[in-house]
Amino acid sequence: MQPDPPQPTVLYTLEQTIKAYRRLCQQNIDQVITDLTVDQGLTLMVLSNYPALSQQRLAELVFKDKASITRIIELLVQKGLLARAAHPTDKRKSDLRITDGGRQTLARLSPTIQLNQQTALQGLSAAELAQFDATLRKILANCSPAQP
Amino acid sequence: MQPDPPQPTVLYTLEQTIKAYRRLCQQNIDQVITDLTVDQGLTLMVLSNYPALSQQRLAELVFKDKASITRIIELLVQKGLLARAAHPTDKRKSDLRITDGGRQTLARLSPTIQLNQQTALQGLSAAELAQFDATLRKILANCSPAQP
DNA sequence: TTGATTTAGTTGATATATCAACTAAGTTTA
DNA sequence: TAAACTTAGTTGATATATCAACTAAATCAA
Repeated sequence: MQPDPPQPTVLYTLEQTIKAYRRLCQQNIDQVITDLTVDQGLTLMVLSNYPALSQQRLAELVFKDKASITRIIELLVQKGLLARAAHPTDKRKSDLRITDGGRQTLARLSPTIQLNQQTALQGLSAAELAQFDATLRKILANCSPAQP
Repeated sequence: MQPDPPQPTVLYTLEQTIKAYRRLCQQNIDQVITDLTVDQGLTLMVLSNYPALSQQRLAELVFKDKASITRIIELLVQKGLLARAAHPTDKRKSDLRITDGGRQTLARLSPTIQLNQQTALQGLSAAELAQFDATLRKILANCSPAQP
């Protein structure tokens, strides 16, 4: 028997839900690829969909800090899934390229990503999802700092 | 100009929203208390509301790992907000007690917690929130492992 | 009651989050 | 063009997440 949640608000459930979803994603990834985290997989996928992305832009897309991106990329490079080359025009940047191994990993990952989303959202109508998304965006806007 | 999000699903927005909310919480805490994290504040609050809680139960309530709870408690003890005493009947457990300093911290924290929730949820009707909560719980159930 | 199992909590290793300081390279401006 | 500023990325420090291994204590079972 559990006592009532400490914060009886949807925000508590929100936190709980995202954790459960991340756990599900990791478990499903583990079944097709060894030693890859959700964030590494997501980063790889985004790099695949948007080639020639700077780390800065990549960070925005996956909603991460640039310091985090640096480290995630480092791990992907260590695993041979990603390669850094010199950027042709801007020496501050590096040119990130997915390796063959990275492409293979992505191919195996792709069905899992579909599965994760389907699993999480099963039984929800399009209308319900749309309403949910709308509310979520309101909360997001409420939490986002004002843009002067 | 941003390209489309890499995963055009509500789950991506969900992740984004919870991050924005946590950031908001931390910023508001920072304005009334120095050197306290959201998780430390939450832990302290739950311990205050449910006295004589074991770390195990505490972990469930704040939806954290028991290893994480151990470390959060350690930091709260270091900061003098929490004290460990010997548990009267079970030597494996420790009796967690909020110190006077901890109580002061909680008192200053309390309005901030209200503020955070109000800020995040402003402009949402009760009906909209209820609908949102219902959908969230469906997703949570979808992501939770089956209980045999 | 001893031996097996379970439970409570700690600790280590690694990944990520966040903030701040930093380097290097590009850009602007006086 | 030189100085000031901005941008891209790295690195360090600390907090948390997760998994696994571990200790010690409690409980169960034969």
